[in-house]
Amino acid sequence: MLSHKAKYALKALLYLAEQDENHISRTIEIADGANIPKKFLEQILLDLKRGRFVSSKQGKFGGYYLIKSKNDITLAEIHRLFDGAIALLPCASLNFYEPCSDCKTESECSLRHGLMLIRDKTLKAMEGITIASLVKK
Amino acid sequence: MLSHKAKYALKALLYLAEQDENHISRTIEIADGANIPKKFLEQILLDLKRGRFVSSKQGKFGGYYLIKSKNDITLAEIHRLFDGAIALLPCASLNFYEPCSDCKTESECSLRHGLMLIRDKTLKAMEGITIASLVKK
DNA sequence: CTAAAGTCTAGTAAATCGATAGAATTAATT
DNA sequence: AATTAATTCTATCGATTTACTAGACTTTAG
Repeated sequence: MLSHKAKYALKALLYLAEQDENHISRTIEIADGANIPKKFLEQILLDLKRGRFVSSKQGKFGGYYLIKSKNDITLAEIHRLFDGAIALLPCASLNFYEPCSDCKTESECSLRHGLMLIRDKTLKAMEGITIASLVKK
Repeated sequence: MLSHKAKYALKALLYLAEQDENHISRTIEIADGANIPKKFLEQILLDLKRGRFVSSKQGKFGGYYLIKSKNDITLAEIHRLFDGAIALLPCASLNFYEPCSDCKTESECSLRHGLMLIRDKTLKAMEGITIASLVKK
């Protein structure tokens, strides 16, 4: 399941993607538009900024705007940024790999192979969902 | 990601599936064999019993055994029993459906459709992973 | 200078997770 | 009937995570 953070991030990106080119959106505007608690959204937007999905303009008349094409922002990326690994166990993860602590035969747990199959299919599916694909419903 | 409970459940089922027909396994035997904390495993085995995957014999010389074919126990079922919904949001879930609280247009959030596509693919993949498929590595 | 915006650092209440403890129950053997 | 060895049930616990909230600070336009 997605965390609220990841869900809100997707909704915020969706909101930004729906705005006119060159429009700058204030946090409160996004919060109201996408029904997200404002102070919580502030943190999320900062995370999205650190992840290079959006950028911001400070000071009066400042706000946020997309810096990555809505066609290039995938569900997989947002999941990884906010909720971490896509695989079901760390030992089956590409980006968050860690060996199992409870597997006797080191580096080869009984579940790993099967879970890597799942990861591949889920990842492929999640890379197919972009902000653009969500906008045009 | 899978919880430890779900991971341990899979390992315990795997252990049971590898035993001879009619063999009854004590908790401590499974715990040692699959490297699972014994008291924690007790709870997990009770959950698996309530889920009709295993049954037990009480008293001396008691223990646990599979009552469902290892070909019919899927990763999807175990995920649902221990970790709940497979979908990324409740509004996209088949078995754990709940409407979004933060979506203005009731029953139709912007993410739902895309997340249902993911759910379908992930579910299909997870239904393809059985205990039997994990045993023969 | 001031208003209005983003930025940063804490804190917090509630829930969840990963166990552990111990008493109760059941069943086979002596 | 007593003993032993197993499951079953209920409760608790510490640590972590989650979903926020608060407030001070910084930046910028006018």
